[in-house]
Amino acid sequence: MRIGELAKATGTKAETIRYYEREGILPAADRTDSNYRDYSDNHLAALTFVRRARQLGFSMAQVRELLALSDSADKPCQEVDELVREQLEEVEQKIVDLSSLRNELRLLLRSCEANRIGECRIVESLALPFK
Amino acid sequence: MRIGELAKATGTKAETIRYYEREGILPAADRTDSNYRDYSDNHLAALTFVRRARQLGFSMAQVRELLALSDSADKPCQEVDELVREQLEEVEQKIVDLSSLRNELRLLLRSCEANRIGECRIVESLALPFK
DNA sequence: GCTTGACCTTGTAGTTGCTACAAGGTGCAT
DNA sequence: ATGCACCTTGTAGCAACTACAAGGTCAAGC
Ligand SMILES: [Zn+2]
Ligand SMILES: [Zn+2]
Ligand SMILES: [Zn+2]
Ligand SMILES: [Zn+2]
Repeated sequence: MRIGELAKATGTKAETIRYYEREGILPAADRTDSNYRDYSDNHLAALTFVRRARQLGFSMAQVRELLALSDSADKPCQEVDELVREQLEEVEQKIVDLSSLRNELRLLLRSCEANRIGECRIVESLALPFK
Repeated sequence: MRIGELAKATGTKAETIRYYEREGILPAADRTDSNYRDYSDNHLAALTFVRRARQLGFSMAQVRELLALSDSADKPCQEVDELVREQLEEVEQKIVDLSSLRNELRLLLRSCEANRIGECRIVESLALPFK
């Protein structure tokens, strides 16, 4: 299968797939006589794995680790678990941070009682030091 | 005041302040005889505004708009309100996205019932197409 | 047979918002 | 006079792509 098909099958842009190959995230594909990349089902599975991990918020570095781990069938699960747990912790922290941001923005929105910027509380409170 | 003082006063790195000047986010400072930047209280207020907006999650482009608006005291508040509302909407959307991510990661974590990667459900479900 | 168009190739540069040097100049205390 | 903290400019790096540019390949249609 050519790069365009693989791209469609996985919802990835062809340029991203080439980027993954350059970065060593995906193994290089075979080449046809005309030098087109020729992908196998293994590539499809690998790219699916990568994309799913990325969509779950794992960094490229974490994806590399996950890929390496998924290749060592006899290792205990612990390291995989730990990676997932860390990612979960990061996501939870981001939610906390964004929630307090949301609260601040809501307060800000409610604070405007004027009609012109000269007296706008929003603009005023932006000019105040944070916290 | 020199760049280092302004940096300390606003919790910004000096390099970031110079970056803002290059980007036109902050007006250029006066220069001393020895070519050091020399900041006024107006600069302090402007940088405070910028940093606060950035901490609230506004993009540089939005900060530019906010700065421009805050200079036109006679305009109605509407455009400021709209910018804040849009930022709020974006933050809320991010929270929604991260929450479903969090749920997926929790499911993933609970799914592991094996001890070796060869049978690990986590690794299996990463290899499955998303959704 | 020749053109059109979709696809593919490599290589390079842009995105966002900084951050980190490198190489040198300035200011003040000891 | 020497050390050290601070300042200057300019350039390159980060993450994870994305967007060209300039050209090669292949099947279809006339
Ligand atoms: Zn941990
Ligand atoms: Zn207002
Ligand atoms: Zn809106
Ligand atoms: Zn497991």
